[in-house]
Amino acid sequence: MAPKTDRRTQHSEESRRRILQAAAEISAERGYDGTSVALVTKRSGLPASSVYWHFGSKDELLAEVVEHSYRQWLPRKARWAPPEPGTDRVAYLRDALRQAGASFADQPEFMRLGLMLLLERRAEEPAARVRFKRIRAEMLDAMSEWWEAMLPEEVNASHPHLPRMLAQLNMAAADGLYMMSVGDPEEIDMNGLQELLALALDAVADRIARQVYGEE
Amino acid sequence: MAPKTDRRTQHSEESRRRILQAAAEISAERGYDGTSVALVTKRSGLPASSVYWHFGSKDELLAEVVEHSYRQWLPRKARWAPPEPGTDRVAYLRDALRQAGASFADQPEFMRLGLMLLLERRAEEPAARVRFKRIRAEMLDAMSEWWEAMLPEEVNASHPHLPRMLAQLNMAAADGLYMMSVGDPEEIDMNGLQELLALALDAVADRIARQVYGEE
DNA sequence: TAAATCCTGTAGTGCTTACTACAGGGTATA
DNA sequence: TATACCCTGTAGTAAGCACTACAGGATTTA
Repeated sequence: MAPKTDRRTQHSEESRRRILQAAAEISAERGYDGTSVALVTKRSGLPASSVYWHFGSKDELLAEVVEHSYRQWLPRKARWAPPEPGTDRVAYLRDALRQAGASFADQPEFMRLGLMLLLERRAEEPAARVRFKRIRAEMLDAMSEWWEAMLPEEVNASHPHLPRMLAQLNMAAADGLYMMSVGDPEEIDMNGLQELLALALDAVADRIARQVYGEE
Repeated sequence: MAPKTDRRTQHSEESRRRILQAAAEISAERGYDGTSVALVTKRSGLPASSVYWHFGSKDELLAEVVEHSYRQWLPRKARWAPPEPGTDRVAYLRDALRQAGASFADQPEFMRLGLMLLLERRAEEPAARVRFKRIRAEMLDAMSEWWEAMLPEEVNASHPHLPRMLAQLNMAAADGLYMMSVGDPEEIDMNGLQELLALALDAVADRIARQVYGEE
C-alpha cells in the first residue's frame, strides 16, 4: 500500500498527466497520424522515453487520451438520467444540448479526436477508435432510456424502436452541429440551432404520439 | 486545339484518373496525414514522379481529390433546386435524404475525407480543407433557398433566419447520421432514421408556422 | 527523318517517424 | 548506509516520409 503522499508517485502522476494533456491537444488538432511522439515530447517537456515508459506505444497513448478526456468531460455534460415526472421535454432537451455544447467549447479535445477516429477505416483499427466507440455506445444507451421515459407508454408499445431511434437522431444531429461549429465557428448561431433541434425532436415525438392516439 | 483522340492525351488523363482514384480511396480510409505518396503509387501502379508531374504536391493532389470526388458525386445526389409548387415537403425531404445516403454508400470517399478535414485544425490549413469548405457553403446555400421556397411567406417574413437555420440543421443531422453509419454500419437502420429526420424537420417547420398564424 | 513535347522509371535527397538500449539520478525501503 | 525500484536524459536504430534530378522511351509535330 503506497501512501498517496509518496513524492515519487505524485511526480509520476504529474508527468503522466502532462503527457496526456499535450497528446490530447495535438491529436485534436491533427488527428491520429498527425500526432507524433516528437510533438508530444516538445509540448509536454518530457522525453520520448518517458512517454514510452508511461504508455508503451503511441497507439496506447491515444487510447488513454480518449479515455482520460472522456472522464474529464463526463461531469460537465448533462446527465441523460431519467427525468423527474412532469419535466418539460423541450426545456430539458434545450438545456441538455446547451450544456453539452458548452462543455465542448471548454474541452474540445475529446469529441474532435473521437469523431476523426470514427471516420477512419484502416486495416488495423487503432485502440483509441475502439474505446471511443464503446464510450459512444454507452452514451447512446443512456439517451435511449431517457427517451423511453419521456414517451407515453402507448407510443413505446406501438413503436418499440422509437426511443432508440430518437436518441440516435438526437446524437447524430448534435455531432453534426458540433462539426459545423468547428468548420465555421463564426458563421453559426449555435444556441439558436440547439434550440431548433430541441424543438424538432419534440415536435416529431408529438406528431407520432398523435398518430398513435388517433389510430386507436 | 489538341484533338481528343490524341493517344498521348488519352493516356495522360487515364493516369491522372488512376492516381486520383487511388488517392481518394486511401485518404478516405486514413485521412490527410495517413495518406502517403508511397501508398498512392502502390495502389495506382504509377511512380511518384508521375504523381508529382500531374499534381505538383501531396497537398494539391488531395485538394484535387476533393474537387474530383465532388464532381463525381454531384449528379448522384438530389438537387436542392426549388421544388414544383404543391410538392409534399415530407416526401421530398425523405427522398432527398435517401438519395444522398445512397450516393454516399456508392461513393463514400468524398464525404469521409471532407469531414475528416473539417475536424482538423492545424496551423497551416491544407488546400483540400479550403476546397471542401467552399463546396459545403455552396450546398448550404442551395438548401437554404429550397427551404425558403418551402416555407409560407408569412413565416419567412417573421423569421428571416429560419430557412438557413433549417438548412443548417438538416445538413448537420445528415452529416451526423452518415458518421454514425460509418462507425456502426450494421447497428443502424439508415432508412428509418432518414425518414425520422424528414419528419422532424417537417414537424418543426409546421409548429413554427402554426405559431406565426396563431399570433396574428 | 528530325525536333519537340510529354510522361514514366530509376535512384536518389535530407528529414521525420515510432521505438529502444541503457546509464544514472532521485526516492523509498531495509 | 546499503539496496531496490522508478523514472528521466542521451543517443541512438531502421524504416518511412515528401519530394527531386534526370535520363530516356513514346508520341506528335515540322
